[in-house]
Amino acid sequence: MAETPCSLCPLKKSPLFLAHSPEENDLMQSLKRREVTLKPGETLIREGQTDAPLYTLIDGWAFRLKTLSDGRRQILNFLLPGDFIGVQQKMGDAAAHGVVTLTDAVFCVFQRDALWELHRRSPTMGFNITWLTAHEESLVDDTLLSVGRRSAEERIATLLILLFKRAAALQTDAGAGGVPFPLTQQHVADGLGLSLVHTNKTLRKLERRGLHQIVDGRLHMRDVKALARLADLYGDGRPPQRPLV
Amino acid sequence: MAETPCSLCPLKKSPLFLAHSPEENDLMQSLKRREVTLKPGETLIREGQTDAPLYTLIDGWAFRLKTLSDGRRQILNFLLPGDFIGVQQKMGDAAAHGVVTLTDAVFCVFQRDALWELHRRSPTMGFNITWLTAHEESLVDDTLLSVGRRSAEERIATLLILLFKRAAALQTDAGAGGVPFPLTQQHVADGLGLSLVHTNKTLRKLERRGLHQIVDGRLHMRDVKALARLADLYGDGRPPQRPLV
DNA sequence: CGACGTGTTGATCTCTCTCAATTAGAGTGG
DNA sequence: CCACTCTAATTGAGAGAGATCAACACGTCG
Repeated sequence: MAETPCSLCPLKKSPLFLAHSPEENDLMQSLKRREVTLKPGETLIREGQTDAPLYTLIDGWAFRLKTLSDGRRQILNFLLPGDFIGVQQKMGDAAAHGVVTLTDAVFCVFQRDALWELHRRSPTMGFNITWLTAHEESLVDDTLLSVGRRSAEERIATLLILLFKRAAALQTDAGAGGVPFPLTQQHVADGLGLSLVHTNKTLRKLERRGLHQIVDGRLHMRDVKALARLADLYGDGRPPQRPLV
Repeated sequence: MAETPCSLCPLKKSPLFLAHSPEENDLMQSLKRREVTLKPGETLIREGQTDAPLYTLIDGWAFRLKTLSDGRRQILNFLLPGDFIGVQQKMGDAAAHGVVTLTDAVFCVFQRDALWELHRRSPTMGFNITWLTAHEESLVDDTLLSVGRRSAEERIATLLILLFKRAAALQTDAGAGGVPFPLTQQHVADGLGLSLVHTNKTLRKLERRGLHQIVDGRLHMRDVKALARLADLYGDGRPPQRPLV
């Protein structure tokens, strides 16, 4: 399988991708070791695995998860193209979470000390990584708020809106009707701390009410207003104004 | 109020503190703007606030939180001395979470572009910040697993163990009997996605069983084994070995 | 001394879980 | 082409963990 040079990285097609200087491309290229391609449901990183390298998700969807010893599991967040993987672990220690694919997926594998080299040789990219890491944390924050304090209906509405936004932002072919939605109901359940059955019932309820629709692995938003009302997201960063009592 | 120069930063007394070169001290010093001292329960950052600077928590405890418009709130994680605050927001955008103190607390305030300057002028410190950020995310990951998949008893056991470890690691005066525990039951509830009443009942149940004790704002672990069994934490990074059924 | 914050406990109520069964589609092999 | 198997989605029924409602105790404070 032919590997893509960083200068032709498919991520560049993404509207979210930041332009890089030729030097930055060379740097990335020099740290890149190879690519891995996985099929849906395959494990990229096993929980507790040591010495996992640094990855970038180039194409496809995946998720991070943690499990308890009796099998209960929680999906921490979903990974879309452009996301970094493995910034968490200091080299040498065990992965605190697993990473599993949702779709066919291609990962770019970097050498173990890439994180340090990146900082050392390009403060700009080092800074970007810090920011990306912080941003991923804020995704987990959102989910924690959902799981801790929102009802099942509200959680689902929130998940649909946030995933839709992320997926739509990556769309190159706009207007295709909805966005890809490769999650099974089990994934939704594991991502929201709900049981499979209750997830199904809630999803159907919202669908029957005409709020959304999931067909052929694509998510269509039918009534964003209503979903947003349920989710109680303040429109992109506007401060919550509420009577504090 | 006299401000402490970075070279005499009280954090240096902490066993967790990394030694810094004189140049790094100078760098921090040059980016530092001032200190803020807050009383318990005061707000350092309001949700939605714009232009919050970068802080370091020097002394005392605090927490990050998010709220819904009807007042439901979720504590995202607890902040102890040495933690960074505000890495999340790009300069100019709104804080996605608030920060409130639990005790008297002293924060070090840095200029707005400190994060970038730090990366630019010291890759080592830049690298450390990414790592700290990633580490904070892993704390949120732990909580998300708890809130999503653990029972009330298990959640509380997990919280007690993790907070005990963090607090103990900061202790300079060992053997003082327990560690400081400035949370009210309401904080525990908000941190674990439980109601106040149920938190109280569960806390009492564990206490009556002799697993722990909270007296005078200090937490004493009476039966760590039993708590760890409830929490189902694998001993510091050992991979979970289980029949996958 | 009354107001308030925190902790405690008992009595309901309900949202969500668990158990069970069924349907539909995709893939396999005979 | 048709049984057979698997996975994902669906629906109903009963059970339970945790929420909500209500009181009360205790200490601090203006």
